[in-house]
Amino acid sequence: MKFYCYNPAPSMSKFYITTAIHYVNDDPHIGHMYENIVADVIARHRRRMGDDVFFLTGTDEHGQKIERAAAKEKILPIELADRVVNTHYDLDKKLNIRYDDFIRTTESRHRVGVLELIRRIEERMPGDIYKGEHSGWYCQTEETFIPDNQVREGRDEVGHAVEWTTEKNYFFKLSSYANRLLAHYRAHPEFVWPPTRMNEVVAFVEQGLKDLSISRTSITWGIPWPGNPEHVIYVWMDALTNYISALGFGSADREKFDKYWPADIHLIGKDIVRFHAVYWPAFLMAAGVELPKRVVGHGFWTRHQQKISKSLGNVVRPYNIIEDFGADALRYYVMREMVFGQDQDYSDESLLERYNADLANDLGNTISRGIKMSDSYFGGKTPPMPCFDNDLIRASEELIPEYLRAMDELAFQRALEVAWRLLVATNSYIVTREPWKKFKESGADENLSRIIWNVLEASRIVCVMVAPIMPSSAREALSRLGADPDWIDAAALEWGGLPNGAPVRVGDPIFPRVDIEAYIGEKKMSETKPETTQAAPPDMNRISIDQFMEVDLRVAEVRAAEKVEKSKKLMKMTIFTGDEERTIVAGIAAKYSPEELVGRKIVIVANLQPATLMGIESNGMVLAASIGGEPSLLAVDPSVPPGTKVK
RNA sequence: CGCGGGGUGGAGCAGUCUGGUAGCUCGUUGGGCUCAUAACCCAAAGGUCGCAGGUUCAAAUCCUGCCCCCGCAACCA
Repeated sequence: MKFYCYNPAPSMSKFYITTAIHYVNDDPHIGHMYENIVADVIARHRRRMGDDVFFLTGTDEHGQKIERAAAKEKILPIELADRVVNTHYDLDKKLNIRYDDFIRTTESRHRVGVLELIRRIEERMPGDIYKGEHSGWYCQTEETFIPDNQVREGRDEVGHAVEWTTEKNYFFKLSSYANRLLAHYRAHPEFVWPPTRMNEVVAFVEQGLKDLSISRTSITWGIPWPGNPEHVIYVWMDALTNYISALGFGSADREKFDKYWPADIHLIGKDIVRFHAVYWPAFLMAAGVELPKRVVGHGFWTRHQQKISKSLGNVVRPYNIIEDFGADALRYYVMREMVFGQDQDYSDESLLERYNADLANDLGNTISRGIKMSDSYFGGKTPPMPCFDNDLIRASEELIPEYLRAMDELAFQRALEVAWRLLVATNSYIVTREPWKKFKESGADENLSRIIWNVLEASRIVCVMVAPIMPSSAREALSRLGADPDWIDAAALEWGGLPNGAPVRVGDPIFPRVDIEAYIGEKKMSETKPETTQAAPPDMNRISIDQFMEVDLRVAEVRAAEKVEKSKKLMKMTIFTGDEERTIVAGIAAKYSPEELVGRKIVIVANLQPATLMGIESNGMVLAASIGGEPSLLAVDPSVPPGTKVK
């Protein structure tokens, strides 16, 4: 008898994994779910392989957006945070996310950690935190700085007046850490995963780093700066520190910090790799704290190859899927469908197709076949004879190490593929041996016992493999198979673990097939329906006829058109308004070519203040309907002469 | 020359780091089976791996150039 090349000796090392803390300005969506599921899968896998795992998730609750969103609802920021954090708790529970701690940045233990980080930096590196000046456009009404590109004519996007203001802020001397960071990247090429993200980070740091403003006086919702309560600590410095404050950093009880830090994996979205791979390690270097081992950036879920965003109205919240098919179905889908690290398109259809094909037809059905035969041939029990020499043991000997390697490499898709290969082998084995025929011929003899036992044993091993991904289904299946439902550690992956003569349980399908068309037909779609009517409610914001008449709408003819260089959307046009030619720049180049515009009659706002776009002065605005951001020019009868007033 | 991702049978995707018979799922066609959730098994058809060069005994994989799609940034008066 031969055992696997993988040595399942418990490693007994600590393993600290974190997710990004989620911002509480909105209910959780597929992105939050995905990140927490991945972290949970890794955590469960490490745990069952013998590691002492600490899994942290949480919420980021400070900052301007929260402050404003709360003000809008006329509630306190903390009230908003309390409400939204509950939806995260609920969801984690529904998804079976087994974290060890959940930190909120509004907790006092977190504040203690942040203040300690700053204190240490000031103590160890005097001068690395200094008071400097930050200048920019400041808007009184909104009490904030407006980015340069949002300021026009002394007003911000919403039309509020802005003025050039200089604010005294605390700065962190990030600039002096570039070389040390680069040295660290060189010494630890695994620090950022996947490698393509590491390249980005290196390129960014090689450009040179600017000092970082780490306080704000324009916001009040945050942690007050030590000794200077007019300032609030910059959100990123605040947020990143959660990874150590949750372990008790800065408090009297440092047991967890000493035990678990540095983090083995910071699991985050690819959009915030820079904060985790540049700012965070720089802060830690300054404070003399060990750096995390690995920053892992996952890809994004998309919808019809497009980014998911609130403004596009395509935010995905598959609550109904969880409700109807269980958390495991969603967990399996996201782990199997996405190539970890890359972007992936989400759809209810593909989820349900996978559910039917992989979970119902393959996994569920195979288990069901074995159990049913064992039940009827061996009196409701697992067969009396085990077997250690057959096609299936050879298959699993080959597949298990491959599976474990894939899990270690975060190649979850491949790990599941491998598990399914054993399932296919099992089905094939059943058909080749034709146990139903053998039973008719010679009854439940030794030979038949071995065959059925092999089928059940292979199924058991598949269940152990998928246990971190589908914890509840795996438990259920294992218990039906007559195995210990909680035995999923490394040893459980070895062939031979299924007890003889243990009771099996025939039951309703674990994964009943779904009629996809009927289900989708019931409009149980995950996507929040896009608001088809974008128009404001009728009573709101009505204007008088006089106000309308202030807008000078005219027909104009396009005389010349060319794409603005280096711009994707901008078209520069020379138009004739009846009495003069002028230049107008419009964001329509993605849809229209210069050729189809020349000679065309369009409607413009003629009395608009000029604006400069990509260095070109635009005198007027072209009217176009906007369908999901794509422009469609208003059509004018070609016979209408340029200059005609539109009203 | 702003940054990055992608282009592989009808559809959706692995494989590319570490060159060596092009693979998976769905779909299609033919056959088998009846233990199982109209599930399962076997077989077949279907791909010049975006294009063009180069390196090599050998390129989907490495190098160079180009084309197309998608994000980010910029930007939509």
